Amino acid sequence: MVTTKTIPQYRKLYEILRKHISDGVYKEGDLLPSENELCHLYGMTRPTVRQSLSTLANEGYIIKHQGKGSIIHHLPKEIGILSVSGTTSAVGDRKLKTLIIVKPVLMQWPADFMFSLTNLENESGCIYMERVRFLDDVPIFYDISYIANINLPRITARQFENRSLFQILRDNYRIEIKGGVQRIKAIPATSKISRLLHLKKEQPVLHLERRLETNNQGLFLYSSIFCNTEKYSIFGRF
Amino acid sequence: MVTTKTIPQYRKLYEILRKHISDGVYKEGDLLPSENELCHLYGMTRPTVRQSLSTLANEGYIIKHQGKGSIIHHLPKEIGILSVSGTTSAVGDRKLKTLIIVKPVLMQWPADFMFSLTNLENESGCIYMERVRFLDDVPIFYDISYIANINLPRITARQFENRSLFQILRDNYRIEIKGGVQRIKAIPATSKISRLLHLKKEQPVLHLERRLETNNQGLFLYSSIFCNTEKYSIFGRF
DNA sequence: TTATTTAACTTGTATTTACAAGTAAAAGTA
DNA sequence: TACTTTTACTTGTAAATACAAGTTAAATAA
Repeated sequence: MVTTKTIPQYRKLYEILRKHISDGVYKEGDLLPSENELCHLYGMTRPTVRQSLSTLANEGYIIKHQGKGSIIHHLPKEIGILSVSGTTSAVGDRKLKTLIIVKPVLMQWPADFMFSLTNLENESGCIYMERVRFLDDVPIFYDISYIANINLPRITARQFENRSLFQILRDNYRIEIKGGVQRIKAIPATSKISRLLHLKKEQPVLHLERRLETNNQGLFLYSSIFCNTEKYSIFGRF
Repeated sequence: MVTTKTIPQYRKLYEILRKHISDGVYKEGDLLPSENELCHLYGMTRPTVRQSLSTLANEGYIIKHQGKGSIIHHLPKEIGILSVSGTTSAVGDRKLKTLIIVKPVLMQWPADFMFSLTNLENESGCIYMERVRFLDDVPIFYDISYIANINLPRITARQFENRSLFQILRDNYRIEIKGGVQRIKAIPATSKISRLLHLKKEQPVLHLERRLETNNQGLFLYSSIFCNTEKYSIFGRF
């Protein structure tokens, strides 16, 4: 059966406005049309419009001011210390390149995986990939990603170069990141890491282990990220 | 003039329920009374009750399930990678001790401060303190905190041992953390850090620089935190 | 007994209405 | 001109109402 659940009105308006903000139709500092104007524009009542705006405000896209209006904020939505939109938006406008070390491949989960897995995840196997990300031609991130192979047809065939994993999941599978957990450590670089990130051995690197929750119940993304923080800091809002 | 702004009903209910959750009146996994029950209990209508629950859900205190109810989540509310309630709740039930290295003292801001300051902050000076936190008698965190000296009477006289800075600000000054920004790095331990955290020199430590926003407009907390992540990871929800 | 249906819950979505409170600019007044 | 007041916006709070949709357990039928 196709899941053609009717999308609620407030959700539709939310999507429209968020897209407009992301696309730059409204720019940072601009005032959104007033609630009453939005009511007329989209044929909804104010509580419905307010529900859309409330979601946008919670996610940091707008800031509401009583008596004034809703002001566009548009920080690329960040979760924890890296952006939801992927590393890309965490580092701003700097020139970012991605090098695939291991192309997406379907395999068994590692025996000593960093997070505990459900039965469904274990049975499904995982899609594995390794990437190195460059900022201004300097290797900064070494990402190892694991995704449970649940309802992701043809994902290993997709083009991952210079495109955010999150973006692919969102555009092709309607999967969105809702939150997650992470563990952070400072560790000495192993020989593999120092080779990939052009570091001296034993030099401190940041190590993140993350489990990201999606809007698909039971589907999680896992990643192990090593960062060279010598020149750059990891920056994030929370 | 005293600001005796009337507190909205939905806010009152939110405060009540949050306190109940924090105090353990409702335990993790419990069902909150249904929306209709809350209406009767507190003499409000459902939209008002729903506004309270919506806030609680946004902050992660409860998870709502259509047809089922609202389930208590109660993760000690974490912001970024450390808990809002202070380091204490980030590390769970482990035995935590705090050693004051430099007692709270009013001074000028450092010349090369890690964040840019407003004029008001610069003129007010800052309250400075240094602490080392122990887990199971092992020194793990070395915290350097800065607070702008704005409307914080007698704060340097307060007892900070084994009590969260956040808790003191909340209980005594009604200041709550709303969010913030942080920069994270992995750095080699300096001699001071290695001495305080009982590490070898050059050993990797986690360095966090954070600017926390409060409900008092214009008042921010700043901290520079060094973590020994050899035995422990910094864990957080987001 | 077992499986299905029904009923009684739960939260989700949406409308309508009303007034409070903050903001900013226009209008009026010294 | 400079200041104050008014007015017309804005968002905030709140009630009353209705039905949709998901969940669970009791009632019913095989």
